[in-house]
Amino acid sequence: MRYPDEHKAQTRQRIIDEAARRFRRDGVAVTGLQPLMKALGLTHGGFYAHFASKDELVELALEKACQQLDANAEPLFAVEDPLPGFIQTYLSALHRDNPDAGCPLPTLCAELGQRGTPSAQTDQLIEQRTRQIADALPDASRARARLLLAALVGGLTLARSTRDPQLADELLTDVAGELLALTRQPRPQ
Amino acid sequence: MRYPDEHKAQTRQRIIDEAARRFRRDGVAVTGLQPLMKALGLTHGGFYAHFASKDELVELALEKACQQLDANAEPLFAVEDPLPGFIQTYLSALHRDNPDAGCPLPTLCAELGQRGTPSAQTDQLIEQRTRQIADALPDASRARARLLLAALVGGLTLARSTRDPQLADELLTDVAGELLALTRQPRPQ
DNA sequence: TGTACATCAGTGAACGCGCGTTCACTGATGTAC
DNA sequence: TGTACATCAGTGAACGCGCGTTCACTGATGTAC
Repeated sequence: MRYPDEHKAQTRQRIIDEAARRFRRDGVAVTGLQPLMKALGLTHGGFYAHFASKDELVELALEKACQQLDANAEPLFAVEDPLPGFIQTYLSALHRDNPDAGCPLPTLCAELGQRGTPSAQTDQLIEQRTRQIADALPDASRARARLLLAALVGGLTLARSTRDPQLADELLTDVAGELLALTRQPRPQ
Repeated sequence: MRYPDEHKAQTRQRIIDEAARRFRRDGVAVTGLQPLMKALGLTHGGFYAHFASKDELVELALEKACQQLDANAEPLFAVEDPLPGFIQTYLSALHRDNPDAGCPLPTLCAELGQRGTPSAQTDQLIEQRTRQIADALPDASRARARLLLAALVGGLTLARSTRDPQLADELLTDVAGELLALTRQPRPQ
């Protein structure tokens, strides 16, 4: 069946988008290509007309997830004193409960680190996030920005992994509260 | 072949120990029972004479990993002002490069959170770690302890996931440095 | 003391399953005549 | 304008593989006689 000109490109994008969601929600290793294609109303055979391998899709999906974050981050960082809002959004119940639409670091860092060859996207994302946070800090300290990033990623990961809902909530509010207090307070030498 | 009385119990322990290492190094889903048993000089068929399922082994291996940490943590926390040492050990290159012998939180939290049924061990470990850290804080603040734990787990995870060795080192030293400064400084209200 | 037997930790072939990947094929549509 | 053909996104069966799990079997040793 012959399709309109952009049809194939659109299908490709649909696959990348769905993969970006599933990889973050379930993990890369656990996500099968067969169920993924089926969820889009396609058969798995067509996959290799779009991508050379699952690994290529991983790279593209990760890239896509990072771009979405940029798009969301831009308006956030346009506000004056944007850091409190960023911290509270990052450590919100909404973000915790929707990993498929959120930051790839808490969901995929550990798994990509365990694989033999981690993605170059991870490095970029860490650097980019660090810069964003540092820019929003009064003294633009990279070290302080890295502490914030580590606490955000770790806090969200811990909150997602617990089976006790109350503990999950407390983890988010405690870490967010401490980080907010930290940004209000001048950094010691 | 008939074996000495404790033989089976010893084999069981060997399986649990090896699993505790591999789960942390490679992840639970990626770790196969066949290679695991082979690495111990056994055949995979015998596995079910020791455990009801892979899931049971996961639970036992996680428990074992936590006990090892307790054993290591005890002397550490006996020192006066133990927190700096703990932070530096946790965020050391040694810990980063040996996930199989380290804290299960950075390696397994994300994966166990993604599975349908996370382990009860995770909750226990988070609580226990929080208490340990809080006890070492001047004001015994649980919120502050949770911030520290989140930053430790997040920092180690990020450092392990990057492919740039320099970035990995900087992440560890920056986060450790900031946390040490934080513990030296009185907590603001 | 010597022999027959019971025990049971470990063996290894086999099960169905889903994985990533390959490939000959389909069939609706745009194009050429 | 009507027909034959080329295109090519998507189809679906098949590949070898490793997974978790099952099970009839082995065979060295402790025990009973």
